[in-house]
Amino acid sequence: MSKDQINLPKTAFSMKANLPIREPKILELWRDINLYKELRKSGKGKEKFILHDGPPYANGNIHMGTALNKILKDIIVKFHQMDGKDSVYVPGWDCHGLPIEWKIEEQYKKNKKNKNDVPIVEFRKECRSFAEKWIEIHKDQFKRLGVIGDWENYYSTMSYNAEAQIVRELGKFLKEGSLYRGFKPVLWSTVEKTALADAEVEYQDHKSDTIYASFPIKSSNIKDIENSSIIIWTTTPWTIPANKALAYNESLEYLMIEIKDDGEFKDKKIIIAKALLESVIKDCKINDYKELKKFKGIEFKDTICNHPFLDLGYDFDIPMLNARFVTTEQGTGIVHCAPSHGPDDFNLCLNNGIKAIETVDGDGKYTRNVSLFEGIHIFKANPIVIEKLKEQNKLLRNSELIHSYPHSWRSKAPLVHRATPQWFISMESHKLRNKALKAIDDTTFYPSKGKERLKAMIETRPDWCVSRQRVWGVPLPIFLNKKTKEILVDDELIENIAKIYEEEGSDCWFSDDPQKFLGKKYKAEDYEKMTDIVEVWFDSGSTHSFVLEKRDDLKWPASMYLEGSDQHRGWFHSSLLESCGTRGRAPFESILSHGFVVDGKGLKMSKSLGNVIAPEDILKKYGADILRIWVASSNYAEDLRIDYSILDQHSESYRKIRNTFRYLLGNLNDNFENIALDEVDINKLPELEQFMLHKIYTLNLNFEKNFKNYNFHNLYKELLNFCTVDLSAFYFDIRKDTLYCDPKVSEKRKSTLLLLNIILDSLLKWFAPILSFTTEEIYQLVSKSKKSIHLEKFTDFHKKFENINLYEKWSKLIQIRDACNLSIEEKRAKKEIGSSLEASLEIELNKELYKIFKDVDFAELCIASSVKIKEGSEKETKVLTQKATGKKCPICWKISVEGCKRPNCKIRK
RNA sequence: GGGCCGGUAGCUCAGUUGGUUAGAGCACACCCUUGAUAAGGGUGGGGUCGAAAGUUCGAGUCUUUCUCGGCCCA
Repeated sequence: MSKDQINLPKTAFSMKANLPIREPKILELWRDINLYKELRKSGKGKEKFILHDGPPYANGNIHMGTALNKILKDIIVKFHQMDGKDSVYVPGWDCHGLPIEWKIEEQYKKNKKNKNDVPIVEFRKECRSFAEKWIEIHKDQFKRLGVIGDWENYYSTMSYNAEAQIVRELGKFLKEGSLYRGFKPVLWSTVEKTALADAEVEYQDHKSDTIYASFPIKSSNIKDIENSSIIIWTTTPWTIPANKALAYNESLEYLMIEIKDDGEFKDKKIIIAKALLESVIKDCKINDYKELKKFKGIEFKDTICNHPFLDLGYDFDIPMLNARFVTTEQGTGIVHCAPSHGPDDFNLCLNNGIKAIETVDGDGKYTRNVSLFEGIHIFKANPIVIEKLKEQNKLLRNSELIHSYPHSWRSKAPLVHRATPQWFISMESHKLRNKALKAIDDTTFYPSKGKERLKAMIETRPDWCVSRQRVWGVPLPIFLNKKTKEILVDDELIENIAKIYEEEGSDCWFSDDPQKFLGKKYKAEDYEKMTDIVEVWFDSGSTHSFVLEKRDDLKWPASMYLEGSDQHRGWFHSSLLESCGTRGRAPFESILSHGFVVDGKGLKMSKSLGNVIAPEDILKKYGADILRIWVASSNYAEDLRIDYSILDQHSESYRKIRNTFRYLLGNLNDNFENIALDEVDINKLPELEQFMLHKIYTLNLNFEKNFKNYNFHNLYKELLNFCTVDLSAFYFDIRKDTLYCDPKVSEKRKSTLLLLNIILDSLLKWFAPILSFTTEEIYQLVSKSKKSIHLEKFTDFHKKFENINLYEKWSKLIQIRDACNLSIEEKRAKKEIGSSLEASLEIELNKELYKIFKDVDFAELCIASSVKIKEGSEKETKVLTQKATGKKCPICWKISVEGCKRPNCKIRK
């Protein structure tokens, strides 16, 4: 018996994928045919879908999180393109900022170079070329993942156009008046007269003066405490003159006690946290006291105190504010707050509408904002403060403490928190908060929980500090009038600066004559030029203005922003605020946020745990399509787990999919024919084919639904199940007989081939956004004219393929088939038969089923040699399996007594 | 430490408004096949739903506490 008498599958599509080798060749193909340009050509004039790329920071190799993000973006972009839109993806990079400055400084240190000896402009040039280098590296890494985008015309926050537009955006806030000059504490060295970054701070032991000071209560909802005093403890008595508030913790318990010891505090009532009573009475040497009242911190709400220096002119209210940072580790459980001299204090006060002011100048001397103390150096102020507290009977106790304290790494001098001039965008002055909250409501979130997360942040965030005392960034385009200290607000000035930046970039701000920017209208000698730069979140928050609005191929607002969930506080947040401030609405219609990549146990990846997997390793071992399957099959609403065993599982699924394609290609002998679906006469097809078309139709409905909701893990699962359950174990298995043994002219065989063509076409398109490389590999094998699978559109399945009655009938048939398999398996276990073709079945159906199914070819369905259907009365279905007797047809392998009657088989007997 | 989110078979995921013995695919085991062959088919064993308590006639599904993990903040 020669095998050439049957139609065995034949294909050039290999079973082994060899993705790490094959994929780079497909990348070359896409480059050669200029796929991105072709996509734009094919999408010309169509409705646009714009996924605006959140710019990764141009520094360091990509990690799994970046890979996940880019692949997810690419999958979505491709889906929309195949859905008939012009889906444009322009990748971008975030380039300014501290991390790159540090890298360059690090290089300086290695080469024993001093940053201060290098002109700013030269330093910035090095930062720029550092970022440029990483953009190129990232580009290659992203392309390797299969991401299609406008790699030639990417955007960056350091391009001259971007720098110019960032200036224009700031100009809008300036003009509106919501950008204001405020004060914010930073770590400051009074010796070097400069702010220090965290990395420049050293902690050493330091001897500090400590005080327990009292703040008399002015008014409270707790009437019993109105003639008592709050006690605070601090290691920086010099900040008392800058006090603006007191902080308590609403979850703590507090005590009012009466001191009975002789002295200034005799018979005075004081309030401290209950948990700190012992340490306070010990520290303050209180021997005799009486507990008068115990109450919860929450009752402090709306309590107002007086400043200890009330009688010296400090006649303003000191509100008590709830703060979580108040603990019972030390002190009294109530913390004195000087918003100009501590980050906690600053934030708490800002959130409660108390702004920090300049209380101490660069030399460390009190400014005129601090009465009684103006001109005094803060490091000499402690004894004076202590003296005055004593005078006012507000000092319970003073002492000294040696503790760890920040010092300058260079001068070794102790540092202080000092409120320095900073630039803020007000959340309230022009209703930015309200606009942003409204914009959130108008945005669709995937998953929906993102909405509440962003909303909660916007609701509680303080004013936006947009200035940084650094050099690698866009300079704040601000001139201050030397006399009036007023900000120079002038559209022409802003536009002039922007124009200059467009030509030569923003380096010139630091090197060129200020007159260049001021033009003819103003005199440079009248104005002070700011040297601060804009914080990088404003840069990236403005990308919509210099990318979406400026490019003809894009649109504003974007259809979607897609980033990791940490970007609710990052890019989603800053983009929302920037755009609401300048344009009154969000720059996006929807936000998709994904979780973080964690290891197989759900722990975050870290070097110390040794559970880090680099995208590069996966590409080398498995290939990008496996990684893309991992992305598509994971639920991005939660954290995404990955390890080698998970990837192994996915490569198994990949093999199943690949072999599904291989079966299709083999039986089509790599001759794919594009079927005109509207010309298919469904009624002429066998029921099995009709049933499969119904399946395809409903699968496609689900596909669309899942895709529109960005439910890729469900979508992928349904596709995989279709390959496994409906095709491999059912349709393909049954139709092997027809495909192999029927003559080529057979109508049934032709119908099967018709289906195979439709299935191949559908699967290729369904899988293309996910398995971008493999579908292309197949497409290149079978398509004659077209250039790339990614230029194809999804097939529109007509409703005529739907056939619910048939579906119900066949669902029942499959149940009967399952019963047959069960019966066959029994005989197989007893070693009576092997292959199902060795079985001869007798199916007993109840009256009702018999009526419907008496003419069904169950032998074909069950891949058995013969089936007899009988009408029974008891159970719905009863199956009896016997070993088939007779001769085995050498062609179709069916066993029968009378010999094979199929024409094909007879001919070749 | 605080806020938010999550913990369903070894893995990836379903589980609708609380209601019959908790599902799918993969993996695994056994068997069959050798005409999808480093493939294919069949059958089967695995979870009591992170833990505890509560509400209810009834909870994976509601409430509380705890625990583990993630993100953000401090």
